[in-house]
Amino acid sequence: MPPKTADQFEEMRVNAKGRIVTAALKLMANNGYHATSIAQIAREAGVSKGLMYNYFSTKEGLLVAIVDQAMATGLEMANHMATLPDPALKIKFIIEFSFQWFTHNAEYARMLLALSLKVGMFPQMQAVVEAKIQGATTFYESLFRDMGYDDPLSEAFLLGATLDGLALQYLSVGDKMGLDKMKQTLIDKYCKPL
Amino acid sequence: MPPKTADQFEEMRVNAKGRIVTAALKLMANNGYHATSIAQIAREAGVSKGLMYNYFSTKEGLLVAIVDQAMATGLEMANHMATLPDPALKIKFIIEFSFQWFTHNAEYARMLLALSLKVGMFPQMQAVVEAKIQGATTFYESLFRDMGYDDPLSEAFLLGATLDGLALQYLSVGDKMGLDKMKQTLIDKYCKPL
Amino acid sequence: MPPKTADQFEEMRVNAKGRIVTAALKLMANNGYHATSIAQIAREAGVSKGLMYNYFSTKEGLLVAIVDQAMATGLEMANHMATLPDPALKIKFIIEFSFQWFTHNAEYARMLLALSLKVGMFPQMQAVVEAKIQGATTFYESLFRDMGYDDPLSEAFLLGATLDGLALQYLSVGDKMGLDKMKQTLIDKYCKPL
Amino acid sequence: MPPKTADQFEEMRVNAKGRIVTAALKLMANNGYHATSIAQIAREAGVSKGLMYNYFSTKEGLLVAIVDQAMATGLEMANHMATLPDPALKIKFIIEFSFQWFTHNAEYARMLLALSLKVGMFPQMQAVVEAKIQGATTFYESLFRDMGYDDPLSEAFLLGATLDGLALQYLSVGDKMGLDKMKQTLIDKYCKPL
DNA sequence: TATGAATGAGCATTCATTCAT
DNA sequence: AATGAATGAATGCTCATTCAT
Repeated sequence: MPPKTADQFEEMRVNAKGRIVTAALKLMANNGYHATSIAQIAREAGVSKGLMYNYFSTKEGLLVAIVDQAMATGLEMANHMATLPDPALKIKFIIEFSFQWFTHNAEYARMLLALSLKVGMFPQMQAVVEAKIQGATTFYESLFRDMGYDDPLSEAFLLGATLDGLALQYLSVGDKMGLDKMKQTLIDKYCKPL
Repeated sequence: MPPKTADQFEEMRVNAKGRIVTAALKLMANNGYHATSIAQIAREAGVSKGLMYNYFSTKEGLLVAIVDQAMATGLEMANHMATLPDPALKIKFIIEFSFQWFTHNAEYARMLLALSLKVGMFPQMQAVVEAKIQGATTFYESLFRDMGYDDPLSEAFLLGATLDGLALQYLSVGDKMGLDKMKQTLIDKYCKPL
Repeated sequence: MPPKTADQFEEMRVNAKGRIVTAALKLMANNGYHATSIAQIAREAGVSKGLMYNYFSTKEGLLVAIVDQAMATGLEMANHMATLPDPALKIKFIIEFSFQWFTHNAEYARMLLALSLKVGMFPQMQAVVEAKIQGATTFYESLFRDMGYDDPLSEAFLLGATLDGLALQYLSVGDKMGLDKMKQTLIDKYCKPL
Repeated sequence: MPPKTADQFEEMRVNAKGRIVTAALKLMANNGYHATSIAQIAREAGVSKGLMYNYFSTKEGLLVAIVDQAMATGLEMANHMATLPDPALKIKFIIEFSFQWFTHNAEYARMLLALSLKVGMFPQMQAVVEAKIQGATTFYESLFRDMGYDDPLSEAFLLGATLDGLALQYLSVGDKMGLDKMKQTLIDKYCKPL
C-alpha cells in the first residue's frame, strides 16, 4: 500500500462532506429542517452519524452549509440572465424564474422562507443572507433605472417583496390565486415601456 | 349546593386560561411553535402541565386559541375601515395599518408568518385561515373594482402578497429598505386615481 | 339469600355509592380495568371525581367492590340450579350457563380472568375468591358423587378448569373451536349415566 | 475499515439486547405488560431508555421478542415428543410437560396467560399466536385420531383448554387441587386404550 | 477518518389523587 | 356530602450528540 497523499485524503474529506450536504439538502428540502433527523441524513449520505460531527459541529452548522449551497441557484439564474439583451426581458426572466422556482421547489422554498424568519438566531447566516439581498437589490435597481423608473430602488424592494409574498401565499394556501394569471399581471406591470 | 360556587369556578377557569394563553403567545411569538414546549408554557404561566389539558386538549388546540385571538386584530381594522368614505382611503388605511401592525407587533407577526408556512400541519387551522384570507381578498377586490381597476382580483392578491412580503423582509433583515418611503410608494401606486 | 327488594335497587340508584359501583362495573366490563379512568366513571355515575374518594380510597378499592358485585351472578346461577331435579341436569345447567355467561359477558369475563392472575396483588380479594372457588368445588364434588364418579373431587376440579380454559381460549382467539359443538361434547361427557 | 470491528459491534448488540429481553421478561412476568414501564426495564437492564429503541421499535415489539422466545419452549417439547413411539405416550408427555412447565415457570406462564386475554390489543402478535395454536391443535387432533377417538378435534380443543384452565387455577390460587393427583387423573382419562 | 452503540434530556400527553371551599 | 380545578409523577417515545475503538 502506497501512502496516501494529502490530496487523496483531502478528496475523501470533500467527498464525504459533499455527500452529507447533498443528502441534507435533499431531505430538508422535501421534509423541512425539523422533520429531518441526523440519522436520516447519515443514511441517505451513506455515512455514519459520528462522521457528520467531524464536519459539522451541530445540526445547525449543516443548515448553514445548505443555505450556502442554495445560493448556487441564485447564481444560475444570474448567469442565464446575463445573456438576455435588455432590462425588460431580464425582469421578465426574474419573475418567471421565481415562479418556476418556488412552485417546483416548494419544500425547499418553505424551508428558506421559514429560516429567514429565524435569521436572528443564526448570526453566521445573517450576514450571508443580507449580502445576498443587498446584491440582488442593487442589481434589480440598476434594471429599473435602465428602464427609466422614477424611484428604481423602491421598485426593486417592492418587486422582491412581492415575489416573496407570492411564494409565501402559494406555500401556505396553494394556488388559490391563479398563479399563471398573477405572473402575467406582474410581467405586464413591470415589463411594459413606461 | 356546590361547595365552591359556580362563579368561583368560572373565575378560576378564566384566570388560568388567560394566563396560559398569554404565556403561550409570548413564548411562541418569540421562539416559534415547535421550539416552545408545553413545559415552558406551563412554567411561564405559573401552572402545572396537567392543567393545560383541562383547557386545551392538545398543543395544537392552544395554538388555535391564540390564532383566534389574533383574528380579533383583523376585526379591529375592518371596523375602523368601515367608517372611511371612499375606496382609495380604505386602501390607504389598509396599507398604513399593515405597516403599523407588523412593525409594532413584530414577534406576533413573526409567529403568524412562520405558522402560515406550516399551515398544512395543522388541519384544524387550515380551514379557518383560508376562510379569513378568502374574506379579506373578496373585500379588497371590491375596493379595487370600485376604483375602476381592470383586474381587481389580481390586484387584491398582489397587494396582499406585497404586504406579506414586506413584513417578511422587515422581520428577517429589519428596515433596510426605508419602510416609510416604501409605504409612501405603495400608497402612491394604489391610491391615486387611475 | 333473599332476592334483592325493590327498595334495595331504588336505594342503589339514588345512592351515590351505588351509582358509582354500577357505572364502574359497566365501564370496566366493557373496556377493562386499565382502560377505564376515574373521570369516565364519575361522568357515567353523574358524580364528581372528588366524591368517589369519599367512598373508595383508591381505584383498586372500587375494583374490590365490583368483584363483590360480580359474585351476585354466581348466586343467580346457584338459585336457578337448586330448582333442577337431578345432578346430571344440574351439571348440564352449569355447563350451559358458563358458556352462555362468558360469551355474553365477554369483557367482564376477561376482566375477572385477568384479575384472577393478579390475585396475589389484592390480598383483600384473595380470600373472597378462594372461598368462592372452594364453595363451588365442594358443590360440584357433591354432584359428581351423586352421579357415582370414582373420584368426584378431581372431576370437580377438572370440570372447573376446563370451563375456565374454554373461556380463556374463547376470549383470546374467539370461537375457532366451534363452541356449540364443544358444549355438546362436554355435556355428553359429563351428563351421561356412567 | 471500521474502527470497532464488526465482531465487536455484534457482541455489543447481542449483549445489550439479551440484557433488555431478560429484564423485560422478568418484570413483565411479575407485574404484567401494562404495569411494566420502559423506564423500569431499562433500569433493570442497566441500559438507557433510548437504547431500547435501537433494538425494539416499540414496547410491543419488545413483547413480541419475548413471546417469540417463549415459543422456543414449545419447540423443545415438540422435538422430544417426536422420539416417543406411540400416541398415548405422546399425550402423556404433553400432559406431564405442561404441568412441569407451568409449575416451574410460573411467572412466565402468568404473563403469557394474561397476555392471551389481551391479544386483541397486539395485532402483531395475534397472527403469530393463532398460527401456533392452530398448529398445535392439528397435531393433537392427529394423536387423538390415531387413538381412535370419535371426535378427535373436539378432544384436542378440550385437552388444551383443560391444561390452560389448570394452569390458570394453579397460578391464581396455588395447588389447592392436588396437582399430582390431577395429573394422574388426566393421564388415566386420556391415555388408556378406549 | 470512520463507526454505530449508547446516552439523557426532552417531548406531548394521561390520570389517580388532593384540597379549598 | 359534594365540587371540579389543580397537581405532579409517570408514560412511551425521539433524537442530537458523545465516545471508545
